[in-house]
Amino acid sequence: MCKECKRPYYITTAIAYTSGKPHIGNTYEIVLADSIARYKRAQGYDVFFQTGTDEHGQKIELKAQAEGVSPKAYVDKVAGQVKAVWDLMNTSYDKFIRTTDKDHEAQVQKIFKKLYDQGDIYKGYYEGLYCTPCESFFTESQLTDGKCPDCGGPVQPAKEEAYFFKMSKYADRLIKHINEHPEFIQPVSRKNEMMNNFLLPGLQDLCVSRTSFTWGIPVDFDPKHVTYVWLDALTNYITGIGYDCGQEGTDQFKKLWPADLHLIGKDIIRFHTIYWPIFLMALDLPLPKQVFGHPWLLRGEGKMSKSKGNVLYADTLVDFFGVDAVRYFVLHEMPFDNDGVISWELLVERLNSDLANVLGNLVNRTISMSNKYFGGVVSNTKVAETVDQDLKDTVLAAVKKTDEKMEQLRVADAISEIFNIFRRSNKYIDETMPWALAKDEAQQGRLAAVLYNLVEAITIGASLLEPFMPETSAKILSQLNTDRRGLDQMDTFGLYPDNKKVVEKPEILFARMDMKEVLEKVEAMLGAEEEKEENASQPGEEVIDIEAKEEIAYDDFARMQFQVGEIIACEEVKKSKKLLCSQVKIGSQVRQIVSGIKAYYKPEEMVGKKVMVLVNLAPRKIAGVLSEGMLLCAEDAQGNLALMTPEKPMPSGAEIC
RNA sequence: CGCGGGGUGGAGCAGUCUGGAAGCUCGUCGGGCUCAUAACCCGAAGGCCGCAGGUUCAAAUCCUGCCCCCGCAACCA
Repeated sequence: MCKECKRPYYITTAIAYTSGKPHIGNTYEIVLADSIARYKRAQGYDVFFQTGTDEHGQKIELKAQAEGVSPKAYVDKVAGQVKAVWDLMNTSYDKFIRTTDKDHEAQVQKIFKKLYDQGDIYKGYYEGLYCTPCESFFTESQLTDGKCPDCGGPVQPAKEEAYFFKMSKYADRLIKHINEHPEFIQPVSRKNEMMNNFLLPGLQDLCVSRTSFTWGIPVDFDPKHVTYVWLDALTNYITGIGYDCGQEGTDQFKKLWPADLHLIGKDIIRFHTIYWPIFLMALDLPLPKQVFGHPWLLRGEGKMSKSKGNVLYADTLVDFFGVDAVRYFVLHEMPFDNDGVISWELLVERLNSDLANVLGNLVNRTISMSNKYFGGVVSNTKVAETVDQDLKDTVLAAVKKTDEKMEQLRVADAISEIFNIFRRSNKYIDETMPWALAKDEAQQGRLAAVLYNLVEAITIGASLLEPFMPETSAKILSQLNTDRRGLDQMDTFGLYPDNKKVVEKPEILFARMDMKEVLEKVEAMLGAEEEKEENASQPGEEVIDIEAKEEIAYDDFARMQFQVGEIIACEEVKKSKKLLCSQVKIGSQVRQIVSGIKAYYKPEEMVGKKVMVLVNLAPRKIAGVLSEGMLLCAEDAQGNLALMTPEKPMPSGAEIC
């Protein structure tokens, strides 16, 4: 094991986008990274663990605007929230980088300049055929019959100034690298996806600047452009450890780069296994050794709240279950390459069965017996019986298997291996029946040995558990009055010191929870939140202010033709979540109109309604269905819609003016 | 035909790459034990491994077609 001692190990998470408070899914990633970092430290690596926040972009500019604060003030707030959650989860990161850090910004500008100077970035035009209604650019090849592939309408050539990175230049080198390093992309199934979908068909040049917003790192030699997200965000992995573009960089950088592991969500694998390596090649830096795209933690079928989206936040869960239980849950429930499920029910189940029953109760009964039979003194009398061997074998095998699983980054499986120690120990108690031994004077030596074996097994198990549940590990070890066992001493069973005294009164590690009570509390909590939101948004008579549009002339208004229409038939648009397709009688003609109101009106209740229709709007295909007009609705702050109908009965076709 | 993921006993999952007696945790039922947090241990019931074809001596696993669920995107004129 010590061949690799003191070797550096640099691990990163993706930096969290500061558009809002991170939910439990985002939190999973940092906990996963933390468990790996802690395990590597236990193995003797000199670990550097970096995380942080990605703080630029149009979305943030808009969010800040909506809250009436500056982008900087906005990201300061959210970055604080992110950090607070990471700290709450007891994660042992060494560096928290923010893309608004001055030195990061300076480096990004230098990198941009260097790549530009050496010809990898060039100024061009985002050129293409522009479809005005769809607000999108298309290339020749994307068009269908020379028309917009989305709406089938005409497109015009248009251009917008932008900087591009020449991806294709490095593609062959990257393909070679990926083929020669099968461990580079994890899980392997992702490798083929990247190869077949992006690399082999040929890479498009990547647009790396924007002029449409300003909240970003300016391109210093052309300040109306800001650096677009990926060149800004991905480079955090090197700027955070002291990269200095054009220079040697700090000692820390020289020591840590290339990174050993980038831990990211499976949604951004493409950026980390294609664009990022190519940027690095362009900067003449070695590539990271491994990129692991972990799966997602999804909410189970949402039975807990009918009405609204039930996003779970780490701090809410911690309030209910405690930090280590939440860590245990997300780590355990997340398989290697499939998405995991999270729900209150599953959380309670895991807490009760694994943490309270198997682990907590084991520690509790072992310490109780030690006190009851020997005043807490644990002595190694070495009175062995054949049953002991299986316990020892299981424990030592678990140590090895845990190591193997961690080597493959199969954290959930590693935890299961550790829990096998605790399960086996419970069984051992039943096999040896200490309470029976206690009744026989002649068996005192044997009884002591049984308890010693238990304490030793728990010591190893608890030590092994530290990377995953640090607090619990420490609590158990302190109750056993011993230090954490080093990984390098786990090939031997029986190192717990002779005649040590365990704590007198065992502390309950995890209290069992009643499923019904928890669910009731959750209901109450959700109910309270909803009420709060309703109160906040509806103080008595609600009013809404919307952004003012520019003043128009009467002529502009007069160009629009509104009429009363009667809905004579209505059906859902297949393959669409939001659309209803109505046949609307306007005067003597019937028009087909598609509207995004499925969530608010059922097709059958639409029929017969007299509604306000904008009739001279150009027809357009929506979701493949032709729409010849627009039904007008009022919209409240929550996006609820209400159709406009005449206040007194009016005939179909009546003009609205 | 937008992209992606999935359908394995009541629940959550492994197994699928590299075919070879269907496994884990929880729940249920029965039994045991009493040191312990009504915990622990043993045993049992319960599955045409989404459907239909095909390849094979042999298919949850490979091939073809289909159905259903979920996430993202799109669409809310």
